[in-house]
Amino acid sequence: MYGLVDCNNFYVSCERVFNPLLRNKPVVVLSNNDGCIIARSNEAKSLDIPMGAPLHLYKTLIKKNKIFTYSSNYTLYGDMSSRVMSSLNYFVPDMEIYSIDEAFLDLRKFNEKTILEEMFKIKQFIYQWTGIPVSIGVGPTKTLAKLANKMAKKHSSNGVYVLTISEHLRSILSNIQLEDIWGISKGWANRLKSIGINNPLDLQQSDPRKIRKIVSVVGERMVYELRGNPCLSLENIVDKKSITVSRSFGNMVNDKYNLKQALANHVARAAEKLRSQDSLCGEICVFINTNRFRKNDLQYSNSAILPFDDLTDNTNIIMKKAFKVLDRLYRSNYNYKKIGVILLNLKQRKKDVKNKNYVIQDNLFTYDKNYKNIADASDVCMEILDDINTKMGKMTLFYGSQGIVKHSGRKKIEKDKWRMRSFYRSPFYTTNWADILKVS
DNA sequence: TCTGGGGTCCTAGGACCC
DNA sequence: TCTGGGGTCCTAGGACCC
Repeated sequence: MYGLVDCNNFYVSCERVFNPLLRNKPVVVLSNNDGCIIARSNEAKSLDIPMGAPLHLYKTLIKKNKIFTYSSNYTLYGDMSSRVMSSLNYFVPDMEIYSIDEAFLDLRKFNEKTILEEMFKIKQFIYQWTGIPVSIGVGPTKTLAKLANKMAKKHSSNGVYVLTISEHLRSILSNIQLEDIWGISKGWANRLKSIGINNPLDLQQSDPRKIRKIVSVVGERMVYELRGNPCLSLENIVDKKSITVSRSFGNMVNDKYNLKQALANHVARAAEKLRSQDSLCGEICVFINTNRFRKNDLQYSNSAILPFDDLTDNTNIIMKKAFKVLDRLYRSNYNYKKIGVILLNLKQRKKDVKNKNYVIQDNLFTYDKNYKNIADASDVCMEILDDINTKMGKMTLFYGSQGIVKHSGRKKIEKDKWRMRSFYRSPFYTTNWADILKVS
């Protein structure tokens, strides 16, 4: 079973920890420049304030209902997040931090009969230790755990919900919207409806190959996941593959000097993030936009990418390149609302080889040893894979049923069956040997 | 007047290689 | 009716997520 822990109204809950007077009162937290409402307490939600609402449209409502408004404090939220995550980790060692306020749990070692009580205990401890209320959903796959979490928030008195494959699940699936499923947004829901799939139960019952034609392998995976066949596994914490820093301006900016100053700040922060994960970057992208909401203004948005001569994490080098891109993009006849920088093509700094037990040669590693059961072999493979992924950035894994990893020549490998890469395009993509063999 | 910021993954298609 | 087969790498664009 998988679990999904989600902090309730996270940013609002963080503010409440430090100001208990806010409890049971309507509270919202605002985005940069206090432009949008990005978090709402339940009390604010029941006043029909939508997520992402522009503040200026709700000024009257806020005044009338005495809603407390707060500018966002990401340093605080980040700190609270790590407290919640490390508390969780204390109870469940195998977990994936999915976002600032969510984590997936691997609950395979828990007893299914007592899982509800166990989760409830965890929920209580998290609250006791951090002051943050959470909801926990449990299901046979990540997608169903995600759905269970929604149920926990809506229909459970204690904030925990366990979903199993049953008639009950069928009735739930037939009574919710396609958009309630993790990964389905309006666009895909419309496409699915156009072929007669109107609710998640229809989706669960349909031919996966048919779904793939409409919404790619991602949608195909959903079909299996809804049936209780896991296609998505917990992912290890890996380094970011791109780093973005961007801000909207409070006022419109026209002159290059101010744009440059903002860009310099963003670059400095991006470079810090880059170094903090011990990566180097190969390319830089800068983008600028005018205010898209001002329909009467002349609109301009553009971006450009430049490569570095060598991989770098040096702020000065990145800065120079960023200014060069800006020179290319800047047009003096527009008013700008936003500027940002993206560091791309990130590579991990090479680390020393710790595990010498395996040999790497020509993008091929061998670790020659016999195992009695596949689980042991699988564990060792995962360790090696992690190690190699960290050191080399990426790899292709060839494998055979003998438990010996080998590259046996191009023509000898049966298509779509034996090549790791092929699994990437299969709904059952996984890096776990046991899973691979189970499927093939 | 005022409208967030930061990510990931997948596909198709072209260039190129052996 | 016939055309070789199998592959890598890269990119743009379009989805989706919190």
